[in-house]
Amino acid sequence: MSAFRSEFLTEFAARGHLHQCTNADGLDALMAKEHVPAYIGFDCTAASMHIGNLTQIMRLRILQRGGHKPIVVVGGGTTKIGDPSGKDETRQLLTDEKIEVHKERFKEIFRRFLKFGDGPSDAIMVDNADWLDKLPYIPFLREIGRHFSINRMITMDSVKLRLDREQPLSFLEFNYMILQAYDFVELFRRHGCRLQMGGSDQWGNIVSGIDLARRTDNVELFGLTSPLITTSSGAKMGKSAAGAVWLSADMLSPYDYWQYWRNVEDADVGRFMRIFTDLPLAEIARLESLQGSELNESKKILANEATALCHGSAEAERAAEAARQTFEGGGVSANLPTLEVPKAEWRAGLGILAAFTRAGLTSSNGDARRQIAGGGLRINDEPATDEKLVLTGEHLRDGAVKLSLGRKKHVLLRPV
RNA sequence: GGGGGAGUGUCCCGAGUGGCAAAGGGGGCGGACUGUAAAUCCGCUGGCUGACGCCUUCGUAGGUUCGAGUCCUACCUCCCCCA
Repeated sequence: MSAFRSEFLTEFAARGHLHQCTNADGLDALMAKEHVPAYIGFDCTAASMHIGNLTQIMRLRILQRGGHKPIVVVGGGTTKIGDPSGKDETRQLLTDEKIEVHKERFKEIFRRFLKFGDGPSDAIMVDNADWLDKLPYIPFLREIGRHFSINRMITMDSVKLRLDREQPLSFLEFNYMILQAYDFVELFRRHGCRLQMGGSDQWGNIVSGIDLARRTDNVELFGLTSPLITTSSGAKMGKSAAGAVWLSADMLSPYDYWQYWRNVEDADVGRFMRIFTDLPLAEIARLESLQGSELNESKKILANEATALCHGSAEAERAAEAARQTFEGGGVSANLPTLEVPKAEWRAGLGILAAFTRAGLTSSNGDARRQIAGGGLRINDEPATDEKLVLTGEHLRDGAVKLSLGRKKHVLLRPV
């Protein structure tokens, strides 16, 4: 299992993406001899993708580097159903309008990470709404539904989990597996897609597609899953102070994105570099072997690389510079996230409670009060002690006030 | 269709049966210690207020009561058993 012949599987495994494969030897042989179209599906459940989805995108990048064709499937159709895999509860149903908006935002993100076009290893993007939305019910049941055994379906983890926990599973959700299976077959027919990848929670759905294809089209398709990425301390990845680690700059600034990577645990540096950057494996091995505080340099490289991939090298550079000035220079960087307040409002007198809350550092005036009591707020690096303080011109440094929550979170408040 | 059970601080789990802004966890945030790490210890974790205090919260809507998460009625959602 360890020695693969195909460039793709070799790198895929070396970077820690390999969890299960339906037929590793068969897939390896196939990928060593031809360009294989392969897909990953993404449901449009949120207004942006986060680094959990990024793991999937990185897998498509490896695929593309290996000379194969990535097929990005946006789930315009399946999002209307809601995948029960790995979830305790039914997700709230999204409106069609929202799904459309999310879809467009997803497309924009994919274009940053993958090269699209008509070439043999250029990525393509398709929407499963194109074939799912207009499926006629009875013919679909007769052609596809008859291949699915309820007996088998209720043993699948995605279904079993719900049943075992006595959580509701609607018929709508129950159908998700069937539709995803059908997607795979449809992608094979339309684009010659032979491989579906996904997280380990997708195993059942993927295998269902492979079974279906064997029955309907008498063809062997392949499935490849990846481990769920967690931090060393066991937490699911992707949570930051502000919530999920989003890939869209309007939901998480490049500065904060950079900071997320800069702050990973020591034990995660190498593993994350392999997954979330394109750095050569030998280089990563060297960087993760650094001891003690020297590892901080590796974390900066991780942050630079990951941010450059997502937001471009210019933004990564700005974020790195802002961090350097803020944490190492003891100064104020103009590149910190900035909140502009109208001059009129500024002159009317802005209390610090309101200022911190406006800046998003505290959630309410009460929260700001509690943080002051706990010594967590600073103004221009001076601890804030008086909650009645009103900001004035004398607080301005180069036209802005630096507000800080804790050691790490800073916002510049700038009257304009 | 019949019977039984459940919905609690909108991050999660979960105690609570007439006096509750509501126990306890987890998570999160802050402080100390560090290396913007981990581990550990401490504090905070409904809104407004300088403060006394006021307001809003226990599935929804009514009712009983000086007073209801707690009792009553109807409704909604879900689970289990029977059909």
